[in-house]
Amino acid sequence: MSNEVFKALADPHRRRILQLLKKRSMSVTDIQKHFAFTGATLSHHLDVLKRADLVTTERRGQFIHYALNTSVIEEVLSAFYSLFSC
Amino acid sequence: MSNEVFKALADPHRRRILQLLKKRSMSVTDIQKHFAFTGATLSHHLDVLKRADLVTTERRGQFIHYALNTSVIEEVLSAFYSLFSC
DNA sequence: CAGATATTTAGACAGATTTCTAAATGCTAC
DNA sequence: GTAGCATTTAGAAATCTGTCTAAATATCTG
Repeated sequence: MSNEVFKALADPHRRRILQLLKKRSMSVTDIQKHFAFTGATLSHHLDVLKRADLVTTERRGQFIHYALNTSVIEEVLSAFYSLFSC
Repeated sequence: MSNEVFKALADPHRRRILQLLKKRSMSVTDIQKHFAFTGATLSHHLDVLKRADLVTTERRGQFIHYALNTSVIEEVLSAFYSLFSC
């Protein structure tokens, strides 16, 4: 697992975004409703998550939907587990 | 689990330190042998891990031994797991 | 096409992080 | 107590990060 994943998880706003996406995939506008910062800032956080391969995107007309990249999550969990397990 | 834990894990050198401590507790001098940076820098990284409660310390004479805080590791793993599990 | 909404990009700034050197502190042993 | 090794603290420099405003790009609708 890349360093990008750990860096992406280091910010509480980004972890909150992941938790929101755990329930269902959401458009940027939907995600935005849960935060006080600007759209530009949200876009930056989403970019960090995307580069870490933690989320995927899909355009649906005007909207872009973000979703957890479930195929990577398994990998992330086992890497995290092996970091600690003795 | 606090934000401090995630921030502590965001640095590759600190993750490497944790992996070393997974095998056995070590003095600062022993840990130092695995890294190119200065003792002051190592001391800083150890401080971050300590504040995140990921490691414990014990003085043995001249040396200070660092060890994984195993009681916290369980907590960290389950928090991490719940961040992703659907 | 023109206007409205959705999202990203560019550029700037403040604060945090990593690293260093130099100095301080703590312990051991002569 | 002085010398030496182990570790931390202080302070500074360089880089990185989170945030903003303003502008650009993309899509939809009339």
